Amino acid sequence: MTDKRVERSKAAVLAETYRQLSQSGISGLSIDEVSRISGVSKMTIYRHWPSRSALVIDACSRLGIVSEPPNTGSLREDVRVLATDLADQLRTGSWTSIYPSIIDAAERDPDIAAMQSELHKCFMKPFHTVVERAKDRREAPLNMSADELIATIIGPLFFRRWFSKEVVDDRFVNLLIATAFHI
Amino acid sequence: MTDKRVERSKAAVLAETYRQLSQSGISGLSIDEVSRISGVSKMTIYRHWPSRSALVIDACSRLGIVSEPPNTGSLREDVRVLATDLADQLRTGSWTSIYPSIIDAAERDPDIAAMQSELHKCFMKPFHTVVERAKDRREAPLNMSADELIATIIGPLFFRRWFSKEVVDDRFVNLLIATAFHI
DNA sequence: ACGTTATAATACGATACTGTATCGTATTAG
DNA sequence: CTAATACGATACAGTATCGTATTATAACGT
Repeated sequence: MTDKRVERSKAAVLAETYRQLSQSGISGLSIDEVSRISGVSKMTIYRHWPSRSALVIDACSRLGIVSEPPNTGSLREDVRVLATDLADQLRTGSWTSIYPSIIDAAERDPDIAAMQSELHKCFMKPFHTVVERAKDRREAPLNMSADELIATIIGPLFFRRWFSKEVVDDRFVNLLIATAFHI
Repeated sequence: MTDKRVERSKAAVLAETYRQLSQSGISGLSIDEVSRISGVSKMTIYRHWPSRSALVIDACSRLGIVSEPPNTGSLREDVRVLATDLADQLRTGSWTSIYPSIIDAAERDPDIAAMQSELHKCFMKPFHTVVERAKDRREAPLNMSADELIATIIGPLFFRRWFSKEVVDDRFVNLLIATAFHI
């Protein structure tokens, strides 16, 4: 099992696909170029993925790398840690230049929409976890649901990264936390 | 001046371009198909726009239709009206399926990034207007800037329309208003 | 050591697209 | 009425893409 050649080829293809996605977006991805630059034959690519779409979806699915959620004992501090980490990723993470392509394609392609939905669940998981823990601790409940809290924290961060293109710094994160937990 | 043939051609091309953009996104737009369906010759299209990109940018630039900002005498109510209207557009407006394409392309194409920046300013204008008016009225200042207020209100709305795909209803708008103006 | 199998290299067909060129016609302005 | 010009139809060159087919080579498992 697990032929080394297969793993090597798959890894090389996925790495180059990822690089090209972040550089050119989904619509700019070319199998010919992936093949040429990765050194993996096009035939081999089509042996492992049935179509261009399948490769795109496979590569994008791997963006969902989630770290362990914090557990400070306070929901507010947990959320602050998560939001600060997200803000940092929005400034530096290379996936942030791929995600708009996914959002765009999801608007029309059902398969990509399904993948985006999974990815989204992945990203939101830590937030749901810390909210659940707070409930288990019988912490004073917020005046909003977990989904609403997530939208009010993450929404403005995404807004600044992709829409207004303003800076996403810790000061802004703290403002969001203070607002959501209404000082 | 203003040959009727020119105006008719331009209008037909822009209309079909808009339709195709909302159906297939920027990368799915084809000049051949715009020509075929609109009934305007491809040569004529290239007579009026120097390139495909120019047509895309011209068509997208026209998304910025801004209505007159409200003037209720209260910043909070003004913002509520604007946010409610935006929420309605996010549910029904056809431009909402084009905008992700713009955001995506802006990530890599400087010309589209410039257009998106203009479009964004257009969209945000009414919010800035009502904030300015509140300042002029010497209304009790918020504990955040205009840009921060905009991000905390619009961010979550955009988040739900394009990322989490949850419902964007008036109840949610009211929650955002209440949170931003910290009841 | 040897059969099996993944692979690289390459060519290929089908298709689609952009942008240009040509040419005859229809419409407009003056 | 007439000259200018916008137009449609059509063809074309050049490029790019996907996905398949072929063939010889290299690596793998047993």
